[in-house]
Amino acid sequence: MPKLDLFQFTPFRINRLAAEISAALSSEYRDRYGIDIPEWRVLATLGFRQEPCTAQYVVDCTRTHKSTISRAVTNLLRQRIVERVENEQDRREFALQLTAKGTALYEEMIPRMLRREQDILSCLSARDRKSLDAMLGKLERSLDLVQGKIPQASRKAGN
Amino acid sequence: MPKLDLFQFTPFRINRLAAEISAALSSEYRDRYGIDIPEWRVLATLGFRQEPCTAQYVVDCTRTHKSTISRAVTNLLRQRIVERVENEQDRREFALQLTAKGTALYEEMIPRMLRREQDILSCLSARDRKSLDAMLGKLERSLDLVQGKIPQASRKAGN
DNA sequence: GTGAGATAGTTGCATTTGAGACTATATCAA
DNA sequence: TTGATATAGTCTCAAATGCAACTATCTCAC
Repeated sequence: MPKLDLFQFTPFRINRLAAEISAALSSEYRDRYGIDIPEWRVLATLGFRQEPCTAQYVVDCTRTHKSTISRAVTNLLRQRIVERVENEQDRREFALQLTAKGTALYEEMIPRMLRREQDILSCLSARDRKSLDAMLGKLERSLDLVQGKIPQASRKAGN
Repeated sequence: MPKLDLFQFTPFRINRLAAEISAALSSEYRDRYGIDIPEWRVLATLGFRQEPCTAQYVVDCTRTHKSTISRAVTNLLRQRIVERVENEQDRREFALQLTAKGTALYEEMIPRMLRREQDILSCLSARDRKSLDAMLGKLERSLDLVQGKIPQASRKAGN
């Protein structure tokens, strides 16, 4: 009889690990800043990419459902963390960018988030990290999760 | 100004990867067998561990919330995939095990699931897989996700 | 024994989420 | 132009989920 040990089943292990890491990280932005996961993803996308970009671009980058991103953007607008301007060339879309408040929040959060990442990875040697990075890269490419697939939203949204 | 590239941020990468793998796998059991993720976890736990065990044991193994497991068990009972008997020694708990139907389902599903896993890992060499396995193991131990923490439910539930 | 605290499992409630319909706009071909 | 199709973003609805309260039972100290 064929058997499957969940503890050795890679999909399960990765899922469980992801959930645990998520929980460890989200306490940082949820408790301290009142930001939830979708909001954090929007913030991180806009903050990294200094140019304005569309909600659709965030959807493509983060692989998060568009209704989820839409709601996150609404919340961030209400909190004045993000602002948006209609694109004159294409009036279906809006160019999103961080406000001064949003930028300040981003700059305050990032070092904390990076520190948390380091805490989580602290059980791995430099060589291990390289190796993990390589494995993730291969899996991402194989599953079509690569950056190359992401449209250059800036060209449209930016000007 | 400190920046953080989501695409290089390990927690995000692992999360996105997990979501993608989950989606790829769940189509197998959801579309074909009408089983959802929590139900699959119960099924996999009971099928692997041939002895009866408690819902709490499944909770510990899978790190899934007990209300989620409770509902999954209810569904599996209704579908006659799982059966349970009250433990005479401790009448708070029930010993869960697969029915004949459940065992047949398990045996049909497992090879498919293993094949899916192999498909996903097919982008990795044997050496890569060992390496990935080692990385996951280190992270799991570091985050206290290790099997060692799982109680031997069989002693109580089994007899 | 008795009472305090722990544990297994269920359930109600509020939140989150994804699917998909919907509006408005853009593109492109005839 | 016009009509067909595609896309950005919002909204409604239903399903999934976690939390916390609850019941029933067990354990253990006194």
